[in-house]
Amino acid sequence: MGFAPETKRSNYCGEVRLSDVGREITVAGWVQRRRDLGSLIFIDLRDRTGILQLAFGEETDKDVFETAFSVRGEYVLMAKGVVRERSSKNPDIPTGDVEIDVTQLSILNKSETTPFEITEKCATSELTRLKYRYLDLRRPNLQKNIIMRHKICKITRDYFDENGFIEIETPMLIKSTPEGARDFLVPSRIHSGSFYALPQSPQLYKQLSMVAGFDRYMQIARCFRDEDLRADRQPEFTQIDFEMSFVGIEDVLEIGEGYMKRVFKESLGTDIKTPFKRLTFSEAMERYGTDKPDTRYKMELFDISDIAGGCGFAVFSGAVRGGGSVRGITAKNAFSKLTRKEIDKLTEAARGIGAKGLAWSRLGDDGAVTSSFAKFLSDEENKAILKAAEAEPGDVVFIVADNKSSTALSVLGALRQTLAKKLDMIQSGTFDLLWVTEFPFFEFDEETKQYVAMHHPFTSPMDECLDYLETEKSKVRAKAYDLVLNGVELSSGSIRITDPVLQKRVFKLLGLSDEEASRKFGYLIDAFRYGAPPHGGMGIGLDRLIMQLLGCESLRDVIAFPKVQNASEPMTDCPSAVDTVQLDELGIALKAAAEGCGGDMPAKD
RNA sequence: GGCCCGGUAGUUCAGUUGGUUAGAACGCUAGCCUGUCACGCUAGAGGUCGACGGUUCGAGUCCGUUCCGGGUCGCCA
Repeated sequence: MGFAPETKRSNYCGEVRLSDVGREITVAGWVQRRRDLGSLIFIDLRDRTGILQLAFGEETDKDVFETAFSVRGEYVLMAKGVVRERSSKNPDIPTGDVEIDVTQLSILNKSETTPFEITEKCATSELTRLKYRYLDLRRPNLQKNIIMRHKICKITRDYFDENGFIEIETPMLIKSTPEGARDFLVPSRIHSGSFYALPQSPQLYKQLSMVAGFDRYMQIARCFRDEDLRADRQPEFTQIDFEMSFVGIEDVLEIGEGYMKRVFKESLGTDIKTPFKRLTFSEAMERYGTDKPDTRYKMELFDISDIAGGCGFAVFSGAVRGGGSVRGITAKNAFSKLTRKEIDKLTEAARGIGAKGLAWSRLGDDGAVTSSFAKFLSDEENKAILKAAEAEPGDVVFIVADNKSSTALSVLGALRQTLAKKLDMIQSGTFDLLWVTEFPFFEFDEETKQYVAMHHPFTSPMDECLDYLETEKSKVRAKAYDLVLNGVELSSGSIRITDPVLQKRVFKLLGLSDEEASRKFGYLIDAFRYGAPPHGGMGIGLDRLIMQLLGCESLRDVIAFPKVQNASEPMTDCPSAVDTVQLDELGIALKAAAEGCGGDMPAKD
């Protein structure tokens, strides 16, 4: 009754159709469900393509029937039989017209009862699912996501190949250069006391590939950053990384747009319009309060500094006098949804991200105004503010004043997103792509009171800014651009510096001494001395792209084996302590050893 | 490191003002059932209420500490 070991599967479960009726087929898969009706048994057999019903009845061989009787959920089966049309069909599944009348059945492996049911909608906590990720991945929706990921990688390679790009693998073990994000370090045994780092991006290697003359490089590159996680941030992630020689910004954006167009078309069948919208960084900040605005909905910020500057309300006028500004946002038709209690919550949230407060005005449908600030202002001033806010009955207006315009803007930017969600303003299933350009070159770091590179130190300043690199740092803009999709930063890129003199000058401005610069990046400056072609490129976050394409809430849904928020992996329980033998070999001694304190370590888990 | 939310059968959850033996659904086990497809019916098993400490005659419930998970701010050149 069992199958000979060399028996081959003839069909995937999910692909059997009415046209196969009468054929003898062999399928293999997992038991989704067994329905025992006494002298009739049905088994739903699942593989990655779908589900096929196996039928067992009175005419079935007695041993086969008994095997079917003993089968349980998630058993691994191989079944052979003749495809027949069902007497009662199931319109809900693609194979619902057919079933196989099983003549041969093998239990290839048994399964214990799984910790959760393997079903499309799964309400089980993510921790449990991740602990048994191999079971979680059996669920059709995760299978779909991972298969989509595969398809997008295929589309990516096809697109870049057709456009003359060459895929080059850059090293995983590289020199640590801890500007920016923290590196994951890898100790070297051969060079005891020395460390490699895992790449945060293939940045310098791809630039060196340009110097090497490859002209167009691409890589689906794994990157690592030892920073705290978010729903859209994992410590290891994948970038579609590319770089081109003899190009300017427009050329890079064109390739990027072509790529996005292709991906949307081939993965979802969606046509997206090119060229994409563009905003400069400062426009984006002024109008949306963020450098990655979600432009699927309007609700732009407004500026009432001119009205508020001279008013009698010290909170407003003080902010303007202090060099900042007074900005606002209007939530249309939000009167009934934004109660005082809701507004208090929003105020708390605004304080949490740096606002000193949140001023508001609620306009009732009858035009009656309740406001947290109106009493401090003259009628004219109040009217002027509502006019600037374009507020009408039923709206709610929010205002933030701060000595720093950037704070007022970013608080309102965050509020804008919160309001859009709360007021259900975002149309799902739409894709809004936009370039944000002309990023500032420098960013002032409040902690160290120093200017640091906003993008990275290899980004070229805009040509017209070269004259005041040293003198007016806050005004220097970079040849840097981001691609934003529905309010998510999808990718980031720039035209690079290729002049060794300018590169040294920039290092100096960023506080790197010549000696330091040459110790860390000497090989790059050296390379530039031997004929570096002008070049630029970008890196597109593959995980985030897939997440957006599939409408997933978390990156974990598009990564086969992701990490949880504390950067560990529940299934393998890594990271974990290692043997002292291993440490000795690496010449590493642990500080304040938890080991050796007498075997009363709390059991993990 | 800060803030917010959560932790009760295998799973998802309910559990009133602190009060007798902690419930439901699904899953699981067994039996019955000839067309099911979330099969149906009957019966059954299954709990360190995250952990520790405190208040109390009495704690799943109140308090403190802590662990774990999620989100977020800082951080992410």
